[in-house]
Amino acid sequence: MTSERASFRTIRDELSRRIAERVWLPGALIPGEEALAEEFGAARATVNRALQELARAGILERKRRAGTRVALHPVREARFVIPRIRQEIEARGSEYQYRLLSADITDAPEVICARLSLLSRSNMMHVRCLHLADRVPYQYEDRWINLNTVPGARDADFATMGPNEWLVGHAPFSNAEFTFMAAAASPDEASLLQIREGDPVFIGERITWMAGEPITLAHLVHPASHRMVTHL
Amino acid sequence: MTSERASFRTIRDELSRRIAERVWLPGALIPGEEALAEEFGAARATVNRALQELARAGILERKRRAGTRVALHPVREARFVIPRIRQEIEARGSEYQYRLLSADITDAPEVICARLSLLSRSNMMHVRCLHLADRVPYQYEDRWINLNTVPGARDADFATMGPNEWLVGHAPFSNAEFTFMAAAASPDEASLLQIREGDPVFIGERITWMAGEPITLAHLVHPASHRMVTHL
DNA sequence: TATTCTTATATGTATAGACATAATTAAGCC
DNA sequence: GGCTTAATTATGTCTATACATATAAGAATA
Repeated sequence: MTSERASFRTIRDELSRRIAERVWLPGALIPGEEALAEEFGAARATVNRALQELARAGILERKRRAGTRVALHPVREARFVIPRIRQEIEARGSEYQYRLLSADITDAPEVICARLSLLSRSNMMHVRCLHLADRVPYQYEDRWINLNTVPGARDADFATMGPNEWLVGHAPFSNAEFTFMAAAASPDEASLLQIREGDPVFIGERITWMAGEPITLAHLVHPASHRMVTHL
Repeated sequence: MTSERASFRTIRDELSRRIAERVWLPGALIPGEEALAEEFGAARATVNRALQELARAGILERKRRAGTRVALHPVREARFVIPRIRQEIEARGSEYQYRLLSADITDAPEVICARLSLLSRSNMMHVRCLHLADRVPYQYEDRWINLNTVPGARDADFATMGPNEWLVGHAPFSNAEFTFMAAAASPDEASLLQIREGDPVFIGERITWMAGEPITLAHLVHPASHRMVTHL
């Protein structure tokens, strides 16, 4: 049929085409690996790789013994890169600037502990800072760092380096939760971002863990002009 | 060393651990597949699979002949599921309701054509509708559908089914671009979402293409209470 | 009928061996 | 030196084979 030489890419794309063009309808059972291998003149392992990729992409659903079927509710996923603010700004050709507002070791308030699922009021590093692009406020960062899991943060110098940049080099994470939302700027946020109180802001919140232990909570506030773009 | 039986999972996790625990530092060259295969008592193909997964996750960077090294700037990516609004609302145990506001066939304004990279003012279907959760406005949708690429939309009945639901079943897409931002509610948006004009809203914009041809532009407006959450 | 056990089967994974491909390094040449 | 070309090498992919594992479906049982 397909006169191309067998390759998992060729096979993957051809199967993908059949699904997109509705040759195989959602929910339908598609031929088994053995049959496809014969059709494409390839080894079963090659077909398997193609099928696994499509399954990972959410286009197919596979179950042992039951076979492979076209996903009924194709849960399409998109990826977005976790921004590293300096690179993000410099990649646009803008000048990056960083300004530390405060850095204190203190007991975290209830709200913060609750967000991090911490029972006791742990000792934490609280950092507030501002990131600017071409001398214009780009992001206000309000961050809590768990000193129990990242004791090194106690002696870190956040005057020259943002907490994110420091953490990337000193505290890897295994899990993260991202929340995005819109809100009205508080008086503090407004004055820092040079906007008016009540103006809309784009907020990203990020919590990271290492092996179940919370590392940090970052509350990142952007002016409404901010765009978060991603492709599929 | 690791007394476990070889498996690409075991190997992947062990390598991942070495990177997380900084046994191998960012930028460092790690042993070749052959060497790792010997260390783990596995075949090279098995090690290859483990390494490829880590490379796909952005933890490793691989180059032919040059070898594999720990990513210097681990471009961590997070995935988010492209929400299907009915399922999203019903999954929370809320009642989903849909209300069509308007559906017209018209020439798209310049702004819309520009967003879709269309030169001429194409004939388009313009649909405006509202999605409610437990009788409270959840999302206002303002959508343009390219009738040149999806002629079937001309006869679709958007009174009972939202355009997204219809498109999922009738127009697959190969590419998509997502933009998220915060903005102030326009008078129209405010009255539809039952909020005040100027209140912050969370906006998602989605453009989809099939084989290079633009299919649709969706402008989705949520009240500020909306949260977009994703995990890594 | 309902429950448990058995079996058949499609996918999941591992392996050794082979060849393909990209990219670095070294050799040859002007 | 600076250029082109060839050799080297680590990763990329394919194959044939084998065995593992989940599970649907049928058989046996209560």
